[in-house]
Amino acid sequence: MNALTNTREQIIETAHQLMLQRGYNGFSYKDISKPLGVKNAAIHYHFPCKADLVRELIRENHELLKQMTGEFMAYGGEARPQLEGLFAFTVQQCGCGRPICIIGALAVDYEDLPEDIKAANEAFISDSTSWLSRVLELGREQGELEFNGDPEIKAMLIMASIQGLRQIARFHGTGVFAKAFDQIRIDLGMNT
Amino acid sequence: MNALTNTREQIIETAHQLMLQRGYNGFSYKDISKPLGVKNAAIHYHFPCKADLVRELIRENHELLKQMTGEFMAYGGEARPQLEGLFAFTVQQCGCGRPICIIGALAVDYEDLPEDIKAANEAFISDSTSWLSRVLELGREQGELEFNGDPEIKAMLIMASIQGLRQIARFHGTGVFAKAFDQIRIDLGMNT
DNA sequence: GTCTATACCTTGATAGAC
DNA sequence: GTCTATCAAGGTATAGAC
Repeated sequence: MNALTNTREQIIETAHQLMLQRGYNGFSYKDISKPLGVKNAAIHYHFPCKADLVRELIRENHELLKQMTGEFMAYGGEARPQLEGLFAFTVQQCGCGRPICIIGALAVDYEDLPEDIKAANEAFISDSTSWLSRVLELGREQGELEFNGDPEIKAMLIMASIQGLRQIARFHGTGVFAKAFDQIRIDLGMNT
Repeated sequence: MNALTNTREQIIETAHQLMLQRGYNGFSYKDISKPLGVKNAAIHYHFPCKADLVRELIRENHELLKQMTGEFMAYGGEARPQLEGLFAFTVQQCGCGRPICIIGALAVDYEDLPEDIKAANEAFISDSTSWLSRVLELGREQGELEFNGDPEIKAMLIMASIQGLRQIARFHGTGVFAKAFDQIRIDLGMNT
């Protein structure tokens, strides 16, 4: 990795952070360039317009998800460690300056988004829900988890609750995570 | 209600709509004044700065909640109709141009908010969660609902999931509500 | 209470030198 | 690849006439 690619990486990293802290409309090119010690125009060289930059963020976020969920087999096909991984991931993200999730961030700025970014986020939601759905289904089959209803819907509901939790945590503190995750464990019969 | 108060009401109504569609940073005074057929300065007369306006929105939203939850006794102390009311309220809000809830909208713009607005939103979260907590607790006592764990935490989790759902609905359509609410009913043993 | 006019700032984006 | 310089557009907010 040479100096050139390094700047590009740094731009993405900084923008990612800003995006999950302030939303699409809440940060500017200056917010990125200043901490990096470069000028406005340098960002435009790498990403001509803001949508190009955000497109890249979603792609990176999606990669992170694939990488995370791809480790499924490493747990020997068990469902519970996968769920614990999701909980840990959430806390870790909030702890490293990414308080809200990208779905929530983009939902607020929905009307300003180009169509392809909407589509990319839609795919991100579908993929993460599908993954959790498979975990839930397998867990129920294997007797690790207990719940009624369609795994797909249950998965969406859990994903939605975690997304909402991250936003509530901003106002009520990150202490809500431990309590809420305990409740999810109870709801899924994981405390037995 | 004379013409003067009417303009003020209209400003609040329009801003409320815009706020729940585009977030704190996503709308301007011009977005409010144009559809109302007045000028920029007219808004500033009623609300000197943007924070004053948003303060009023939260107050109004909070009133709406109190009014809604205050009808508890009208249902004869039954829990299930209260929950159905919450579901119906969510769908109704999304149907009348308020896709995201105010908690989610403000969570994204958190860093731009004055302290008193943060506090007001915090109180709004607490009040709505407390109300749902009482409904859940009573419902369990009366045998209407079935769930394990602390009603307060369970309430927060349900509130979080509805908040997240409204954001997911923006990308995946409002069809998610019916499915998700059915799942909540299943989780609470309301389908028996 | 609403208007016109305007001050002042930040934004995303571009052109051209180095 | 990064810089300086600059742009047009749009933002919040204020002053003063009506």
